[in-house]
Amino acid sequence: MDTTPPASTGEPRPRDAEATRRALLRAARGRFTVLGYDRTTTRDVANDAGVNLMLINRYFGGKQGLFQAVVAASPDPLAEDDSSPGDIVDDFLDGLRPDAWPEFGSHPMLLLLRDSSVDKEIQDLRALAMDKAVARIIASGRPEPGGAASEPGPETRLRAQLVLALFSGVVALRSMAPVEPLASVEADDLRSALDDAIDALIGSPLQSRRSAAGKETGAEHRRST
Amino acid sequence: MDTTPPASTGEPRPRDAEATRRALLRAARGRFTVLGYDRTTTRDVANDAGVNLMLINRYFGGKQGLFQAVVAASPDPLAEDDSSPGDIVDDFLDGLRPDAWPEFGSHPMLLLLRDSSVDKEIQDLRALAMDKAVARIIASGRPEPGGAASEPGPETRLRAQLVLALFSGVVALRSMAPVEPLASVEADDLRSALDDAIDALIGSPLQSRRSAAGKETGAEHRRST
Amino acid sequence: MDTTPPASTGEPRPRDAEATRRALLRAARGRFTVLGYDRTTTRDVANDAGVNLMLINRYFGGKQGLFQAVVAASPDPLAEDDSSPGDIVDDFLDGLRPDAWPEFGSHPMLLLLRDSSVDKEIQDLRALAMDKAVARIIASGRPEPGGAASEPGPETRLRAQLVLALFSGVVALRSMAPVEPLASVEADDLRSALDDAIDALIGSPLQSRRSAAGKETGAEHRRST
Amino acid sequence: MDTTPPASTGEPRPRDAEATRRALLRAARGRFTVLGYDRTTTRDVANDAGVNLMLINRYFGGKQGLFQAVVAASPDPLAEDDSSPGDIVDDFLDGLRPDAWPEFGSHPMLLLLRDSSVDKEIQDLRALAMDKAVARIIASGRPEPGGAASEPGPETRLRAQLVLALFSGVVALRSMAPVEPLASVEADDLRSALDDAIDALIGSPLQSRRSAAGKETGAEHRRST
DNA sequence: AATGAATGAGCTTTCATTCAT
DNA sequence: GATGAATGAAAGCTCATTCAT
Repeated sequence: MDTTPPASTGEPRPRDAEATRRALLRAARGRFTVLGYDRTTTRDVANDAGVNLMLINRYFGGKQGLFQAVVAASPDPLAEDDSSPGDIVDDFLDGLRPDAWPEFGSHPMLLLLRDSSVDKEIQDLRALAMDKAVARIIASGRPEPGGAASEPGPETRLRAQLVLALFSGVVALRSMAPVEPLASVEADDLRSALDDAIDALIGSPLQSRRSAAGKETGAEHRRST
Repeated sequence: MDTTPPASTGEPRPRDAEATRRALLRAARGRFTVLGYDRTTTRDVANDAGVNLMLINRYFGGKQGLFQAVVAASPDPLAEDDSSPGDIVDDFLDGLRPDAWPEFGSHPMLLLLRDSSVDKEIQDLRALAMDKAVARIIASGRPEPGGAASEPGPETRLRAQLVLALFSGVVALRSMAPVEPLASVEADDLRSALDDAIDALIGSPLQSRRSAAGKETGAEHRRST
Repeated sequence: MDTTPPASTGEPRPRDAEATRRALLRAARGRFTVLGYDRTTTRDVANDAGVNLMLINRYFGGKQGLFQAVVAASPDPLAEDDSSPGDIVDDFLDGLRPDAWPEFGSHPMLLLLRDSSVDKEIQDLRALAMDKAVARIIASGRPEPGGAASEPGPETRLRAQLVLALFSGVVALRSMAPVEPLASVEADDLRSALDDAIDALIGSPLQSRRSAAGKETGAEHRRST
Repeated sequence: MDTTPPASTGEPRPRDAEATRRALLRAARGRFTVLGYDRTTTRDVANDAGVNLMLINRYFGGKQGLFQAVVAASPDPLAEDDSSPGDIVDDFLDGLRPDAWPEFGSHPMLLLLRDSSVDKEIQDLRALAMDKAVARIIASGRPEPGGAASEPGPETRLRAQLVLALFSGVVALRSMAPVEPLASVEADDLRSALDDAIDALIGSPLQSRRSAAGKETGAEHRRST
């Protein structure tokens, strides 16, 4: 299920099976993320990709295999951005921008939320991706009060999962079940509120987060301390 | 396309049409919330309800009508509990307990999150229910700094929707795409963290919320300011 | 899988599901016996029967179920004719005539020979029918030398199965893989030779068989006695 | 539509085309005889042979051509054994042994019985092979009463075909539609009964056959004359 | 009013085959 | 000559729905 192309060698590949594979994956991503598994038909995917229907079977073994490949190839929903290392909210907001996920077309979290029951292997992939995101959240948060960053306690883990829940909900309420104005506002407009919430849930590395720009706008909403 | 039943008029119903309707709705709720729209077959619903398949068409005009009726009949996901009026977290947690929604079988938010694109009318119903939940959240929060509770500002509305996003995410990550341990913990174990987050997002009515029991356990996680 | 109609009541049956069932079975028999399982398409069967394709699924659960039903409804290939009780050759030859199996359309042995590997249940049905035919052959033969007709010895059983093999071969070489002139001769023209062979294999009840008409024509072919 | 290979000409074959051809034929034989024409897929044959799928088209013009080649290359089902010349039962029984047809893998009669309707050319090939077998049977039998061995009379031909029918039936009931114990007994255990039947059908060359070993065991089953 | 027979559309998958490299 | 990509046709099956009784 490796979807990495063999690097763009200058040769014009035999009849470009790899390009076909990519086209299918790309088309499938769009359909699966927007319509979900059931409403996505292999015919439509093949049409979108401009290739023959049969090649889905040839390359992915069928609809399920195609879905698995899409899930497996989905990027980390909380991909760390090099420009703002460490800040989880920044990275999440980056993923919310219209030009995010240029290769993927749609927020990868949608794939993880929807159609989780298609397949056992899909469930495992989803669980893996979720755990990875949770780990990322924990790593970005304030270190445990005790100090040692070794193993996060259960409460920390739970709170990190609540952060993931919040992020998931935002994605869901912006894409799957749009709620206005949440669905239409700029990503940056969510920063202060999200910062408040995440701070409240898992705290923040005292310097790195607070030093980021423009987070005080929502301060007056926070409870008086 | 009007699928509204004759309602409980005083007329002497033919056989027990209302009971049949209810049985169908009940069966459909279970299937729709757990399996989603597409994986739910009318035959299974009819079988579960123990009635003839045709009655779905008769009473609801078809599968879509049945789904609409289920959505329309779904209770408010943030139904206000009389015992703890005003506290939104309490009400949300109540809805998370296994014995909640005895008449509905599953958390009504699932219906709103899933299959939102089935139908235009469904989208409207969903938007309505969502707005209602948001209003409930706003009402439960701290009054606007300015004072007058009249119309909430856009920022307030957005923050309330983030609270809804958090709630939605929790429901999703507990049911649709289970993430452990979040999916399995008792509802009460989420209280302190949720309290922190909601406080951070929309503040809290200073008295009513803080006076509720057992919210200090997670305090050490909050950022020391 | 009971295929017996509820007797031809005078009522014009609701929309005649039974007639549809029969039409499907009839059409399927023809296709299955002539073309075999694989070359028979459900579409063709439905067309032949003049009914909708779906009803195959409705009534028989699918192609395999239809095939099973056909096999289950196939008459005994060595059905005992009342007019000539006891004589196995007569009954076999009767089954070879063009007007035989009016309800079935084709020799039922074809169904047992072909496509025996479709299904475990099919195999069982075939084995059952075969055993029945063998028992019929044994019963028609000369009693065991020892006298008691109780249980046939293994050698007797084997020889009876060779008789069945001969019959099967005749049917096969007349229908499945026609060999001329065997495929085209009248059934009666096979009598003397078959009589000789069956006599040689399992003997004959001395009176009943020899007293049948016209069996001496082939005598000069038999080994000098 | 000529599928005949370049045959073993003295030319220096390109790679080892002939070996590839043989490998394909070998693989196809196994599949066709066991599974029949329809259940045999070209892909499986190519895989079994370890060659590229396209070569089936190249060398045989397609699936049908491959099947034709297999039928054309199938050995005589009643191949004469040098050690026991003349005795047809011996030769038939030899063909029933597990180690028979080492090059072919399965009894060639199966190919002639099954899938007879695939193709007109197949039918011709089959008819040819059948006629050859019948001629072999006639030749092995007792000479015509009249004396001159020139042309067999129609009755003789018919009886020889019944012998072929018996043989075919035995093969069928041992392989295609197994009937126990016939399917499992040793070939030699069928000798006496088959001898009796063949004798009764076409007589026996008075010396050659009766002098063969162990044929009296089943004599008591024959009718006392 | 209610039952069940009948229907058409659509989906996934399989297969043999042809087309380029 | 040989490889693998690509293709079109067709099959079985499921589903929601409509039609009669």
